[in-house]
Amino acid sequence: MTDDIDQILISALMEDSRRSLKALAQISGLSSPSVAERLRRLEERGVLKGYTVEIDPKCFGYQLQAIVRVRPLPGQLQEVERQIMSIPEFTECDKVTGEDCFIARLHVRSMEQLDTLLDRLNTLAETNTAIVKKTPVKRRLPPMA
Amino acid sequence: MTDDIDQILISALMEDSRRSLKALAQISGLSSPSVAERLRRLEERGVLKGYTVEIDPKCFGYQLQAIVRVRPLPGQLQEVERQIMSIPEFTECDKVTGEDCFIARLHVRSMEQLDTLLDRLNTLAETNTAIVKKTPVKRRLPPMA
DNA sequence: GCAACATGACCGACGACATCGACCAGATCC
DNA sequence: GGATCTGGTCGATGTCGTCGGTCATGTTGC
Repeated sequence: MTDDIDQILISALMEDSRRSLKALAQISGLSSPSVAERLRRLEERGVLKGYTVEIDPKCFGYQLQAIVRVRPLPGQLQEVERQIMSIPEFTECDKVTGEDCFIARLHVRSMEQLDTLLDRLNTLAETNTAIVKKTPVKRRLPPMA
Repeated sequence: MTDDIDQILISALMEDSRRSLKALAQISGLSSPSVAERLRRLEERGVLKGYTVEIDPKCFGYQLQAIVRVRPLPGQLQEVERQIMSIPEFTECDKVTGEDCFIARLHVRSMEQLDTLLDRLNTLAETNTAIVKKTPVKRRLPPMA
């Protein structure tokens, strides 16, 4: 289904998604029409879900990053989810098993802003916040083999 | 420093980082050499850190996704960090303030694999695992304005 | 107040690239 | 064993990126 060449292409695009078809052709040992066709099929099958950029949030003043565990008060689960989705500083949120219903990532410019945003949630949920000090593993892919 | 046009370019590339310079030129109302120059400067300044792809881990058999909080046993902090970095199924890891030293994301193909991987850590740390049921907020950018 | 410079844009020409159609080789299936 | 499907190459054509030259604008210093 996805063979070695597809994985080479995916890895190459992970490193730099703006590589030309020609460059990808050289890396994979195929011709560029073949590469184009393979990418088309990877997209079609939903393996390749999109091409995007990595941005440094610090450049927009987001000095702080926090991971917030959120435990909604009884009956507030839906509303908490809506709130999190509607606050754009929440840049990631998973609904998980266990006592904490949500685990979310929050980017803020200051402690004051962190406080303000969490206050909005604290009427609906208990929260537990951990400030990110360092990121030992940056987003990467699990092994494809 | 980063003006409206830069933000238009960044947003356009967030949606699809393979857009041609010409397409970006049309979107932003500039000429393509100008766009090329702006991208060059955004990269140079570290705002634009890279161009990458979104892959669906399910397509490689990763049916389960977990968020693991890790509290190293006394004296094992360094070793725990090394372990996490060296296990490729950990696709993200932050070192944070608070009792849990690390919060990591883990992609696995099965419960057995989850168990195996966590056992490796449990000689060095206490862990607390939450299975991801849903992702209400997919990775996005905080407001740039 | 103005000359000199820096910045950031445009245009046009040229070379590189993507795309399309035609064709081919190997596996699969009656 | 021939029809068909799949996934590849090649070469022509048109589109795109890049580079040098130019210009407008805003800033600095005398």
